[in-house]
Amino acid sequence: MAERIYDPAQIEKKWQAWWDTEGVNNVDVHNAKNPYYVLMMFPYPSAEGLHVGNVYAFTGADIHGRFKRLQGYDVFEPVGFDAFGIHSENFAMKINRHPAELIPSNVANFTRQLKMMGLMYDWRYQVDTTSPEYYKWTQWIFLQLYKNGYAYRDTKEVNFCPACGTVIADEQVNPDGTCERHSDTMVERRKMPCWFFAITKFADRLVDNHEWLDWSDVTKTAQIRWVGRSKGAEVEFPIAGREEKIIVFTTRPDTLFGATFMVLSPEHPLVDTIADPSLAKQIAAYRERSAAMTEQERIENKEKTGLDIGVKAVNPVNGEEIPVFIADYVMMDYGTGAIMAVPNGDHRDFEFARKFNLPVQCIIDPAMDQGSAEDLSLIESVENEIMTSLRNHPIIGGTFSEHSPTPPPLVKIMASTEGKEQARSAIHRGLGAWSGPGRIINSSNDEISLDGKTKEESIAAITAWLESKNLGSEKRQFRLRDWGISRQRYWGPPIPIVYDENGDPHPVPEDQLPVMLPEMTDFRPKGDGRGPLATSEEFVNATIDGKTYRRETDVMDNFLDSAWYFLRYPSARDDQQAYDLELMKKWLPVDMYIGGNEHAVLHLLYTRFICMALAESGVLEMGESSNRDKGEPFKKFRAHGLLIREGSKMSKSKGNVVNPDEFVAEHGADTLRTYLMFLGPYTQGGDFRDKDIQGVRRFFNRVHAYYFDDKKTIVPDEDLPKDVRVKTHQMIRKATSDLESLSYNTAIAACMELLNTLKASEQTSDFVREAFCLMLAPFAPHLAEEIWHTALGREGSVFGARWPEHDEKLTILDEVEIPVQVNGRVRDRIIVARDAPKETLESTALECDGVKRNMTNGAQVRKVIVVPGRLVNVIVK
RNA sequence: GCCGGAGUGGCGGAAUGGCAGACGCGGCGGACUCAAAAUCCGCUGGGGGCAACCUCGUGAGAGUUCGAGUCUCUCCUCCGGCACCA
Repeated sequence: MAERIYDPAQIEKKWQAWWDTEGVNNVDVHNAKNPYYVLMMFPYPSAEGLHVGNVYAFTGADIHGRFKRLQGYDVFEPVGFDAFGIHSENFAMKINRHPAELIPSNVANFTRQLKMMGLMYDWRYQVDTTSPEYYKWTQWIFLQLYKNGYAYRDTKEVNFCPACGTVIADEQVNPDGTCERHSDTMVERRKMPCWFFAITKFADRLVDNHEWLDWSDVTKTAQIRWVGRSKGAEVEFPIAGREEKIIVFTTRPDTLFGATFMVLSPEHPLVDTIADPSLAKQIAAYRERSAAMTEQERIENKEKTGLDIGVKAVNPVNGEEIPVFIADYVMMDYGTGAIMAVPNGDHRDFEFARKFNLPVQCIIDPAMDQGSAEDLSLIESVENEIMTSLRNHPIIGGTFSEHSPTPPPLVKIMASTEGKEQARSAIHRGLGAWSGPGRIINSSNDEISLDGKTKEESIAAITAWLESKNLGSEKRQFRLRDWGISRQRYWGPPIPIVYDENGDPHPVPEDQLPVMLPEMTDFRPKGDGRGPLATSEEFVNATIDGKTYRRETDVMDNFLDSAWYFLRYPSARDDQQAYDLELMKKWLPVDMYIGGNEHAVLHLLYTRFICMALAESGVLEMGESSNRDKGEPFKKFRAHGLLIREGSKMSKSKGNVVNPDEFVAEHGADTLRTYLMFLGPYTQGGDFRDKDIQGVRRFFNRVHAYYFDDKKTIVPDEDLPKDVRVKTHQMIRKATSDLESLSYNTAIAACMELLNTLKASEQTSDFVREAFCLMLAPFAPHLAEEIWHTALGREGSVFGARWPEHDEKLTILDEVEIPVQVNGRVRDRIIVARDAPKETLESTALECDGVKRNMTNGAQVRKVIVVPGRLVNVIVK
């Protein structure tokens, strides 16, 4: 009979339509009693359509949302489209179309596919970042930041691609310094005026809050490292015979007495002022040479280079005059662009000192036992000498093992007491460097002595002394730089700023937003460093309150669009404000955010910053659960894994992407959803193997047959065979905790296991039939809805029902099988009462065949280890 | 180089320190069928044995433990991120 065969196409169409007309997915954002906000990173609607990677991400979030809904929460699960940005613009240029013209059909296609997947979206709150109704408020957010001092204009170095003819973002530069779109073109650095957001003002909070945020560890560490906070001191070095001072940042002020020279970054502005004028030519040549090198080349070329610029600086702690160099191993964009070089305490300074024959002043007695090989560097001849003397050492001389190749000499040296002692002596003689723990020596002047103090004690002491002498101060340094948001491009929200005749910026009044992106047929970058908007006189000339201005012609970074979209969702149709504060207090912070870890340091960091800045500005307030930091938008974040197919990451260039349409057409959305979740742990990703989807399809065929074909006797739950009841409650317990921790693969396995048990029994019960349907519902919402109505005869959606609860008492059988080990090896199994006492377990075990068999030759029982309900281990001798 | 994550059958993957390989794919055998597909049932880590059973086995090597895939140390390999960050 046709209706007895699982027909996903028919079922899914039917229930999607029903959900729509009944408004099953709708949430009353104003009156929800038990709000729970599930957010997933919204997609960029590409022309290719939904990628199965998107489906993977969204399904995982949707399952969480559906599960929470079944647990009684009012789940808000919105969706939107992130269609501004260089991606869309480049694609439009490639096919010679206008981006605005492409978006609607792409969005329509995405919408069709998202609906096809049966995601629990409330489509009434959909947003599109390219609509003026949305970007009006993106501009409003810019203005709030501007008014409160978090947005400023500055002229800094930016990336310029000659082939693109435009400035590009940091993230569009390949690691080797070429352009993302032109892998044969090197990106240039140019100085241009740009708008920046002061994200560095929040650097401490961005790091510190990770102590309590419930986020994936990988994401946390990526952010913490990106912000890159280090604590140390700024120290001033006077220049002999001049007014200027060189300011350095160091994490090791305790080694100040060992500073024997200084190094400035080649681009350091002080160089032109203080360098010996007769060296101008050499300096220019050195700069040119290092500027021509890419980051990659600099790192690969380990050999240190540099140039003495013919002045002396004065070490403030001992008055010694030390030479000043420029060298490309010092970066202009970190710290102050200048360092004090302590060759005894830093391997880079050590290498430089060896190359240029500079003195190495010993200032540390290394604690070799507390350090590791990474802390040590030695000149090669000393290294060889030590290795030679250790050749016959039992550890060093012998092979480590046939599986581990020879470790590098420093590791070997650090592996023996003799080696460490010799290395220590070499460091004392200035033939090596040590950056590990130890005690400071040779470090005193008339006023202060660090001798004998540890690194930590010395840092505190010297910093206090420098402060008292006005020579320096404690300082935290960050790797993080302010966020440059100007794009000399077309496809983004215009920056709402105008300039008067003096070139001074003024904000566009809020009531005149949005600054509309003009329709332009030619929106290609011109390559003159100005944005395409600059060519539209109509756009550029603005009159505000009777005065004429010239508009800013750059647009904003696409990452700003996505830094606040979740604030907009609950107020998506509100044309009076960016977001309703009452709704913010109700729904934020987001309860669960799910997305790809590739956004750990971009989107997720920018977003946290935007919320903090808005909260500081007094225009954003979140609910009570944000008490610890009123600017933190995401209580919980989980990064999903990546899909692998045919041995590599799914990507267009590899040609191994999967179009969900085909799989849905063949097996249905429920099967694809469940299969994707069954591949492996959700947070780790999985291997998409086309054939394996059959397994889930068969499972659903069996589920369908269980409800619609199998004529089982329905009995009161108490009358079910005990093993069926126990399995049911065990699997409810397992599925519940697995869903909570996003371990979807094992939750699905639990459902399969349960079905195998249920099918084997002639009897079933209403409780079992209902519980199993509910357990499937987050994964296979259409099938569950079909079973709920048609097989179980219920009215109203299955998603209005409650998740089943297990009874702990019913998760254990009356009798359990327990392994019996002899000397740790399983030799037999005994069946005992569930709550049998230790004594019974022990005596039963000692009687069993497996134990007797293994106790021949007069062996004696020495000890019996009994773990009730688990095992018995008999130790014999 | 540094920081994460991972290494388990033919494959994807399971295992609060307590029976390694749940669940699924694939494979083998069988039922149904004229036949195939679908479906259903059984078996399926290696080696030995007619069998009961024995033995080896979670990247390598050591250690802790009555007991280690799991904890500790020393390595190896793969993946991801950062990288002369002072």
